[in-house]
Amino acid sequence: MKVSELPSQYNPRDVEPKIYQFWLDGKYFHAEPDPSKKPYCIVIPPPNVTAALHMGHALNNTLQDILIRYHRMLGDNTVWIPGTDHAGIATQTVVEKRVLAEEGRRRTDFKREEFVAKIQAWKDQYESHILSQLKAMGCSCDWDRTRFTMDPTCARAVREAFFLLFKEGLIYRGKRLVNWDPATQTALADDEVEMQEIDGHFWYLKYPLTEPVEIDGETIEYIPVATTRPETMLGDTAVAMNSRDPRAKFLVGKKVNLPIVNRQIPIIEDDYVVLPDPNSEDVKAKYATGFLKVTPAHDPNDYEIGQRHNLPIINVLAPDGTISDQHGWTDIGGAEELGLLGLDRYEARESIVEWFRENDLLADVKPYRHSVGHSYRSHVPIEPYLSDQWYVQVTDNRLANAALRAMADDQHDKNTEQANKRKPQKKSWEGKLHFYPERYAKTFQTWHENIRDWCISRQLWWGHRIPIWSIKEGKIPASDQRIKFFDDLGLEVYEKQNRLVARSRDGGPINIHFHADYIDISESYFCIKDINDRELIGIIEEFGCVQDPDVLDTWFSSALWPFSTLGWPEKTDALETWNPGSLLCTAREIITLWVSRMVMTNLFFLDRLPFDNVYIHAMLQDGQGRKMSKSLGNGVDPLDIIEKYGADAMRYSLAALTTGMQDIRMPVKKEKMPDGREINTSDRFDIGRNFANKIWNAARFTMMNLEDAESPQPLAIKSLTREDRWIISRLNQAVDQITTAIDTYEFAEASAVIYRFFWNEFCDWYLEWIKPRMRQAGQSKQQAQQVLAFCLDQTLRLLHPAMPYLTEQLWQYLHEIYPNRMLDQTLVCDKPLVISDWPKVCADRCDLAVEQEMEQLQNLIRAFRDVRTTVNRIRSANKEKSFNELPFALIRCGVEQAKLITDAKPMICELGYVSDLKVDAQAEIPPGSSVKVLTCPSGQAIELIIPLAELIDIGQEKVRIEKELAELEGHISRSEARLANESFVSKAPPKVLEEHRQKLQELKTRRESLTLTLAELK
RNA sequence: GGGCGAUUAGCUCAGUUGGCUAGAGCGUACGGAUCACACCCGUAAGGUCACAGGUUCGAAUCCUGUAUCGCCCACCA
Repeated sequence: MKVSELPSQYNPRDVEPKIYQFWLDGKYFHAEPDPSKKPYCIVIPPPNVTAALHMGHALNNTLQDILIRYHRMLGDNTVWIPGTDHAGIATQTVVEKRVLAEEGRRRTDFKREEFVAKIQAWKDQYESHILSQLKAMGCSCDWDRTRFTMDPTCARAVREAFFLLFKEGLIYRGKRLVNWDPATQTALADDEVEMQEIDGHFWYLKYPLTEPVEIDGETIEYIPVATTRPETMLGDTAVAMNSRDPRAKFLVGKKVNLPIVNRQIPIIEDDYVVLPDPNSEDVKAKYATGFLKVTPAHDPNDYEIGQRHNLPIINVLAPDGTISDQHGWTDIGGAEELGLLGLDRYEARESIVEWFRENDLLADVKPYRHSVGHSYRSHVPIEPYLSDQWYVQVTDNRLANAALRAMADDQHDKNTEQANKRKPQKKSWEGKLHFYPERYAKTFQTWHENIRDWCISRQLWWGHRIPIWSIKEGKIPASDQRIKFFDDLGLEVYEKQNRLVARSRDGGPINIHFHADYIDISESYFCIKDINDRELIGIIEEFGCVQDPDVLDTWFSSALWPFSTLGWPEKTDALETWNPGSLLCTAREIITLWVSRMVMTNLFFLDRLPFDNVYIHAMLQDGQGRKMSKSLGNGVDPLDIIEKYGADAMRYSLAALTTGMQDIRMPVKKEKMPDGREINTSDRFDIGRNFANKIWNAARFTMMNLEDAESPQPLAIKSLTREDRWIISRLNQAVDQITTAIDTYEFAEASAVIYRFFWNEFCDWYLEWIKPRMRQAGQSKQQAQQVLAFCLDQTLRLLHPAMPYLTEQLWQYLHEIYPNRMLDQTLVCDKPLVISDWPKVCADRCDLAVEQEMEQLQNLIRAFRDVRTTVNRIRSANKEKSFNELPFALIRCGVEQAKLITDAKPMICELGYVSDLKVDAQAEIPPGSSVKVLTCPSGQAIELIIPLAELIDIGQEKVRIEKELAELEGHISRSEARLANESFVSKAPPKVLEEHRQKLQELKTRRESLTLTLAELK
């Protein structure tokens, strides 16, 4: 390979596929458990198979890959477990929409198996697309360990977990109001409900008291209730009022006669009820009467009240949204005469309101605009509908409270009352859960303190079928050879090869937990662990038992992800090595949905945390602060960005944007690609592309200068030139800062440090400084070559986690050109970069004195460049030719500085664009000179004197200096005022005081020489 | 309604426990085809740190309040 033949622009497309294949061929991403090393493990937040990955995933996975690659280079036993999530509702919905659009058929037009097969096909397609996207991004996952939340390994874990929870009595069947879509007759998840503002009414209905009540001398016969849904009054089972309502003491305990149905219902006390206040800003208080009709079957809040007061639950609706006495309503009273039965809920509303009006029981009607949930599918208002659901009792001490106890002490808010109550002093786990940024610990804590039982059943087809059977009908003859009576509790049991089946004889409740390995019974239903045992299932079905049609909430399998991926319930080496994992990296929206549940299940099943650290990264938004989404058309596709900018550019840019902020704005713009496609892109990736190109070219330049290099020798750093020691010292500090930054998840900081070091120090200064040395063979050149190679070697390592492709490619080139690198110590260079050692900090490479000297020289050079620019600006304004170099300059300074400057004179002249430079402490200032004053750390002045009389019309320079002087005066007077302030002098710390005094001295020195210049210019 | 975050240069953002003349990239202006890089090099201009109070010798930073924007959770009287 000839370095000079490499293109002068980095082309990622030539590099990325080749390098990724190189990594795969070498199996560098694969890890086996190795007890001799420190484990480091991240399990990927499994992307949903609903759609291709978006920029948020790119961010999420970039950060994980940075950490994984960094830890791999540290020599840890590092593994990154990849996989995808079946995402129940979301995936089924996507496929339903597509099948409807393409075939015009609905889900219910298919058999369950047929439709699941369609979803499966979609999943296969998207899973493979997602995995290839991850590869394109450069993710170094252990692909041999790829999992899917519904694959056999994960499914087994799901059944095991369900079974164990069931056995512990932590899974139960309960009633719940679901979001029911009466049009499609399906239950909807909360996020499938669209809130719409509706112009509705408040109807004020008068309910007659069974007996009049006297309050403060006034006789009350009716109480008014306000409702937006009068038709639900048929299911009312109480009227509630607030205990602070002055009327409560007269009315609570009395009864009202529910109109139409003639049901006598109690007046109860519940502080959920809002006190009426016509002047209130709060809409509820403004419209309230103080009396709330309670309809437990048709309103979630009423349901809660009903639970608190043991109220009957009367469902007056059929699944299609019509009024019906077939679903739990028996005391229909006058409803049939009114013709209400069979009416649609909105027709019924009109009839009922009309009836109240006719009977003089309608007190008032007020218009009211409010938001009502609508089905995203049928767009009809959803109906809260009572149904049987399965729950995990996470309120149990072993779940929610265990998670609270696992929080790191310093992140747990000990001030809240609840926290004190719930957090015992004793620690049960060695590891503790830490959040980064810390503020998210609060989200986690609050959620667990207010947790409610987790409804895990979903009325879907796509997902893990709930492994519960119930007895519908029939009995097994006692004479059946396969049955034996187990005990006198009414159980019938089948036993074969140590497998047991149990069922209740009469279908009634059985409160026994059956210690079989496969089945557990509770109430009149039972759980079977091994649903793949066809023989067993066959017998059960023969008994007349049927499996629950519902599937588990997607988050149930996700909750097990940190250990299901590692083979649990088997005690695999991988599980013992990498659980707890090191880190979970995700977005804040799923702290409660997912993080919390992983913590609870891992603690419950394995008595340890799923991971020690949680890093919550930002959410990406477009330029207007809106979420990136398909419907807004503002999403940016990672593959488009990789095509346009390269994966490394995308990764670096994303890492550089990752500060502790909770949102990242990414202005999006449309652009035509060469192939004619229109894509969404963002200028924010320019920074990464430019940086990648800079690295490419600096490496190219470095390697060009290494082609004729001899083998490296051990170097004594102290004997090297000033600039060599400077870059080595700066690099050493960069290593230190970057290592610390990655360890504390400060991705933007790490990115900024390496950027500044590489571009502003290595390229802008060091490479320029050594150019003269490269022109002449000899020891100086040799040493510079060795330092150059060292710097490139180390920076490629530092850059690798963020920009893996480019650096691995350059590493291979460098290996060809200059295979052994060495400074004071030999470096190990013969491994691929992906598994090379991370740079180490060496205290003796740090040289602050040299850094200070170099800083002075840099300031000096910048000052010369400034004068040259000023001169050329004036000349070009006057249509005169600009100078490439200034012809002559003088420097006046102290002895110490004179030595430094004389020493570095060629360098100053070359980089400061000065032809001739004279250092003379006694020099006279020629008339018409510009004088610039720098101050050294010692406080002494260095004066740069550049005679300008011959070069420009000095009048314009005078104006500039006058302006500068005026600004300086302002600073000086402010500084003097502060130092004259008695309390500042007496109260500020001595160090700060000294700094201010020194600053003032510097300012005065500069004023002096500016004044002098001005005088000279006259 | 509850919680969280943001407001700093034209744009996108840094700014660690309060302390040098508040920084970076892009953009702008001016100069530059100099043999690594024009996706580049050099120089410069540009900010009442959202607003109002307070604490302090000293506030972008801490406290209180206000405004605007955003996110999460809850929400059908």
